[in-house]
Amino acid sequence: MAVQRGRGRGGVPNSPADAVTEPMPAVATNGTNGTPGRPVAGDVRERARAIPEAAVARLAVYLRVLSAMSEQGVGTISSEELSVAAGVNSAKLRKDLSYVGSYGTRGVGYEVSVLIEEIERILGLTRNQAIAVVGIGNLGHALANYGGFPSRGFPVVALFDVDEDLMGVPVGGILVNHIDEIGQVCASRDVSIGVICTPPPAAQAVCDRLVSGGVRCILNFAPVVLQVPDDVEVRKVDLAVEMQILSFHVARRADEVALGRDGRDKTLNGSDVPGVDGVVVRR
Amino acid sequence: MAVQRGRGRGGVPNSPADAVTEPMPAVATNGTNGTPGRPVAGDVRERARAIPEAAVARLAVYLRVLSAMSEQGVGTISSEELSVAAGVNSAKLRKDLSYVGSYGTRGVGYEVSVLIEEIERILGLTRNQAIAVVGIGNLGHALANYGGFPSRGFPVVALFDVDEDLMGVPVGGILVNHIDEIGQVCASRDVSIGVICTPPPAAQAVCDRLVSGGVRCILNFAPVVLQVPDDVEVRKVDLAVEMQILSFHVARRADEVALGRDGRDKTLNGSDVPGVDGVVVRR
DNA sequence: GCGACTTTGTGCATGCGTTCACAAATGGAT
DNA sequence: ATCCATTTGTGAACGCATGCACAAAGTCGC
Repeated sequence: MAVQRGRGRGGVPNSPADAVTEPMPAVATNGTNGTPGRPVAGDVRERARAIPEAAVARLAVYLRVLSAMSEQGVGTISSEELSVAAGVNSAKLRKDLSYVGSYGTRGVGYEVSVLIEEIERILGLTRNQAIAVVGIGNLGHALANYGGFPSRGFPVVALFDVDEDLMGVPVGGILVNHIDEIGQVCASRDVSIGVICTPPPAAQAVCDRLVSGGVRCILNFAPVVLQVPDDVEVRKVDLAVEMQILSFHVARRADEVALGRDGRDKTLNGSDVPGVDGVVVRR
Repeated sequence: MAVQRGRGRGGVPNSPADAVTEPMPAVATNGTNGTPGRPVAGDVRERARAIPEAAVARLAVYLRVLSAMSEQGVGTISSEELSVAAGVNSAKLRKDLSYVGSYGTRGVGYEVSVLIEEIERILGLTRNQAIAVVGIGNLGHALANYGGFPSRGFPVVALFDVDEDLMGVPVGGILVNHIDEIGQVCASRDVSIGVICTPPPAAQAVCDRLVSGGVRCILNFAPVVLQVPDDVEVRKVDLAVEMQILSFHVARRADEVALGRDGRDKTLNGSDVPGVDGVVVRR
């Protein structure tokens, strides 16, 4: 399969799993997105998931805001200020921070530097997480050159593709290797996160190679539901899904207006021949 | 993926995904509000949010799977089969489909073509949603050329950037316009979804222009919390956040191993001097 | 040192989403 | 025509996340 840009249409679209939320995604959600794209997991082990996934995602946002604050010379910040900057409820923010620990001073607020340090510790950002990008098409190129990764502790250390013309070509400073070398290269370069940007048909195979190379965390941009061992974490970003969610809101809004601003009325099931479009609004 | 507002997927982040989360305002929560939550305070409308955001995200996934099935000539499918293909619980899948309506046949399953039609109707995919991409950098280029959009009813009809060298240059078949023209061009080309791929500092200004151009739905790739009117829907995809969430899992896993596979013990608050790293695992 | 003020941290209630479990509905076989 | 096997659709239980409201804790000024 040609792992390369373009991505033939008419292909076989597949399925991801929610983000959100979880997304996520973007996720699943989306969840939504975020999108904890992974089937149950129902073992006995009962992971006492210390920090809610949703909180973890927000912590990352707080961290960015805090970094910006820090650069501006802000030394202390209250939950109220930080929550506004991050676009969340202040109570939620405090609760999120409480998962990290009690590092605030009542009557004063939080010391920015301390908070940054602690959140980074929780998120495992104290040490660099090497990442590998597979599928050097449009998106892969963009990610390989994306400055946001290395500057935040995620150095791109490996690139892979099937296109022979790309072998040995430097992209964003890294030479492209063949996907057959994924396992070996990832293991030797200690890759902890793999990013899949291949066409859908190639995604699962690539995923398997990454896993065999010791990669336990995967960020998947291919619209496919990946099958992985229980100990591998997959997050999915599905652009088409994101667009469709927005599309849903456009449609919903249109209906609202059409129905006169208060779509109430249960047409549940009774209707066929929707004529134009009658999105059933449940009550 | 991190999604903000809309979704779910993750409150601020996303989850996408993920983690699907609740819609949150970018509106500053000031103390004077007696408005509970944020759902539409002022008016009476009280939108009985027909379909949970998380379900919407999954419907998009089902749609993709169904399309694939259809192309393979599958005419009928049971909730069990579909749920496996989509990577979700079958009960959840049935409930999701029930939001759309009752189009299944007990003892048999669902007719693929009917399901596709109905889901497309709900998601507002019966008519094309024109999209505009702002910020033609690496990511913008990738999106402009991304085949997954037009083929799914999301034609890219406008591109914008500030770089003079890009003006009039065709990218993916569309000529690039200057961001000052956003309002006018979006209005005339009837853009319903705007995609922001600009550097963080430019995001808010671009967002404002899109809104003034009549765009009510925005997909934001810039790591910034956008401020928008209540009637504008924003979804956020934050790659750095996605990476950090994965990083968190890497770290958690490492701790687990270090603690002997079942980190239980609430050191909540009592600890300082974490020595190395002691992610508190709550119970 | 004391009192007033500010802000954190969290118990609790609420609401949403997930999952279970089963009655209802349908096709096919006898 | 009736029974059996199958699968949908959904009421209800459960669990997690959100948001509120307040006591605890600490600062500042006098």
